[in-house]
Amino acid sequence: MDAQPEEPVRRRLTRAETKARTRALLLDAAARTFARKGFTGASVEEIAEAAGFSTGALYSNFSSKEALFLELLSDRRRDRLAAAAQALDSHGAGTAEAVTELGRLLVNVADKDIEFAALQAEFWLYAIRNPQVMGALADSARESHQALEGLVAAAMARRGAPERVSAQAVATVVAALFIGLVRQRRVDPDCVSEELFGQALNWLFTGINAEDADGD
Amino acid sequence: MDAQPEEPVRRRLTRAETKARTRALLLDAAARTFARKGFTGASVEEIAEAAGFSTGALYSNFSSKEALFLELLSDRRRDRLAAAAQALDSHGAGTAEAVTELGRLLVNVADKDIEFAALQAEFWLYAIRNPQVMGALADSARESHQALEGLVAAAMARRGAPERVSAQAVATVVAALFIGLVRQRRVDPDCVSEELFGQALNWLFTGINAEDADGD
DNA sequence: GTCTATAGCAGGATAGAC
DNA sequence: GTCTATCCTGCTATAGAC
Repeated sequence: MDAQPEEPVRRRLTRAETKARTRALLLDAAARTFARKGFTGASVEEIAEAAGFSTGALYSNFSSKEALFLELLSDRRRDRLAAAAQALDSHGAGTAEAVTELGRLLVNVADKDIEFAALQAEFWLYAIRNPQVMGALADSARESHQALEGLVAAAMARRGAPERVSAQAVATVVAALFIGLVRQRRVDPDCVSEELFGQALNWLFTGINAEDADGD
Repeated sequence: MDAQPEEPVRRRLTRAETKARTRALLLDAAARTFARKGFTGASVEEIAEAAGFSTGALYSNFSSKEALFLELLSDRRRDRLAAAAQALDSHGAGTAEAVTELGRLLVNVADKDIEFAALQAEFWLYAIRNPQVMGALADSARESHQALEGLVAAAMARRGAPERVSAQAVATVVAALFIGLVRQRRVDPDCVSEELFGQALNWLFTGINAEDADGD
């Protein structure tokens, strides 16, 4: 017989799919927990419980707490900035006022994922303390950076920025602004209004355009 | 007799001074250790040993690990940025090319104190996870911010920036740039050249000056 | 005021049942 | 593949000697 009553053919989840789902749930819970308690402060039991499993199940899916953390770091789905940027990019970034749009996009990212900044800070601290994983962080950063660079290049083109100014350098500056303003906004929201980021971007891009006249 | 051989009057350190010195040594060791291992990852024994004392001595000077950490946060001597800014400020910031000077100053701070960024990140993470200490972090940030604002105002005046642009807002943007670039430089030094900070500041201040023509 | 010793507890990781 | 129970280590904080 082809069809066995004991094992229905239309079963939705294979064993592998169940395991994959467990892994995904554990990764989600880990992201939340690491963001809230930090790598050292978060316990594996806490993470497992947040996902609805036991520590045994966690260790059956990840070899150690560190392995779980590093998988999060390499997991590109975590990077909302890159995802949002790509979405906006393929959506036609140059149609609206590009710089304003870029500012809005990044503010949205900051507001939507309240744990994003904390988790990034954890990754950064972990990487500077464990040089062997710095490469992984650099790879992850490069992904976001390239997505951002696309947006920046579009904004520069629309504004008619001088060609010799590298979009790569400007993207780095924009990323720095983003990181720094998000961080300060958490400490003192009054100092960092919602519009400040867009305003800073406008100053920046205006200054870049004025490079034409400058010597070097 | 005035002078007692058993207890020389020209003794350098009183008991209070000895204790103050112990406290200072413990605070220094704590700053290094927290920067290298994080608040949760650093053990009090580790800190005490780094200072050349025992855990008992540490607890005789600070009521808990957290109290030690918070004292570091409030300790204004820790803030090299504010100190350097004040030094430069009273030294005459407006004499040289102000923006370039500002860029050099901040790069120096980043290079001189390699642990500065890590410790600041620890403070930030601790504050967002323990709202009751966010006020202390905000106070500390305000100190640096005001020192920076003085420098920024001087640079703006020298460049003839429009009066209606607030030095406070610009100082926030400059601080964000600083934080963000220092952070990225640790991950990928090739992306963040030494000159990039100065260049970004030049773009920024040039763009601000062009505000005159702008609508809003 | 500092040291040694230790109480008391929590967390990472594992073993074996199911 | 997941759960329960547990080992072992390492940590914070304290007590008492000097």
